[in-house]
Amino acid sequence: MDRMLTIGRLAAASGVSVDTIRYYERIRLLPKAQRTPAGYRIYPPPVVKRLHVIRGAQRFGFSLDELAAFLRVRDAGGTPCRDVRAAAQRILDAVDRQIHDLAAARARMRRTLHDWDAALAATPAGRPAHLLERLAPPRGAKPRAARRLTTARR
Amino acid sequence: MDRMLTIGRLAAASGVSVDTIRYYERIRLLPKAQRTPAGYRIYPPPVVKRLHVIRGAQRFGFSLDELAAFLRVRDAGGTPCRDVRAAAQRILDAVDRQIHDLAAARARMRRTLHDWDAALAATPAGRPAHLLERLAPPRGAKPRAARRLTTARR
DNA sequence: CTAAACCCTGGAGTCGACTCCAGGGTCAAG
DNA sequence: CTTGACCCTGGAGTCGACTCCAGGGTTTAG
Repeated sequence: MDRMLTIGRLAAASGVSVDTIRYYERIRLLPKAQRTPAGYRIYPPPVVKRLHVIRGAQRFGFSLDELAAFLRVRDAGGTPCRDVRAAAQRILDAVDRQIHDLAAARARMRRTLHDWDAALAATPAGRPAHLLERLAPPRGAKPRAARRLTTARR
Repeated sequence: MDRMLTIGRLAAASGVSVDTIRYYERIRLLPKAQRTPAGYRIYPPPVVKRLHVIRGAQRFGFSLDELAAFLRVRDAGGTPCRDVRAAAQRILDAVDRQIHDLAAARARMRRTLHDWDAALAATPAGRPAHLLERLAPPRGAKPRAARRLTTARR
């Protein structure tokens, strides 16, 4: 009658893994699920939407922590919209800074590669070109050119 | 006479913490240090240069793992220059992809904020605006707008 | 009835680059 | 000689978002 979903069906319907759903419950991003007499979690269909909201927010850049906070406020009847808006602005600002830093890093890297290619052309095969020594010294700010920002989904 | 450095002095001279230097030795990024009779590590001054090279390479985007591999080849008399150059190219390509992804994410975010502001303006205070539901659904690729790329040095 | 497919818990492991700790020994200044 | 600053080891903890496991119990299709 009431077509509640088992965790496996919820996972299939939402594209979020079973383990992840249980994890979300542990960190209180999802409220405690109802249980069957046997102890199985069961969910009303609207939870699929909630998971989509979570995925969308995560994609935007919200951490699960802040998201959990917002959703709990909402579950308690609050309207955290203004805080959500402010948090989003902070995320956008951070992204702007990152783009800026990355662009600067990229420019440095291209200069370095140019320099290296000249050094390699002038170095006979089998001779050390000491490329690593030609890197800019670590003075001033350290804008680490972090890799794997876009975390590969395997 | 031989003005070898204790680990503390090396740390001060290089700007790398004592713990980090020991860590670098553990992961074989630095060769095993000489020891005094009491078991203290002592380093010849050129190690300061090596640490600068490491920091520079890290700043460029090399992982400690690949760096350790290159430096060990070099310590063994090899000339990994070509591999270093290839690795650097991969890093540059990754940065290009990141910039591209971030720019796209930023554009989406700005559109979203616009949309939200309209929704907020149309929502009386204390009423839910359901901003999170207005996020783009998680269809297609997932270019996670990761924060804190430029890792804060605290 | 049986086997496969599902579900449960609590806890550990993963990635990278550190950082911090306890519980010791050693060295230099006064 | 004492005090404080230094050094040692091995191991655990940190961050975020999962993922995987063992060792159970339950449900469902045939």
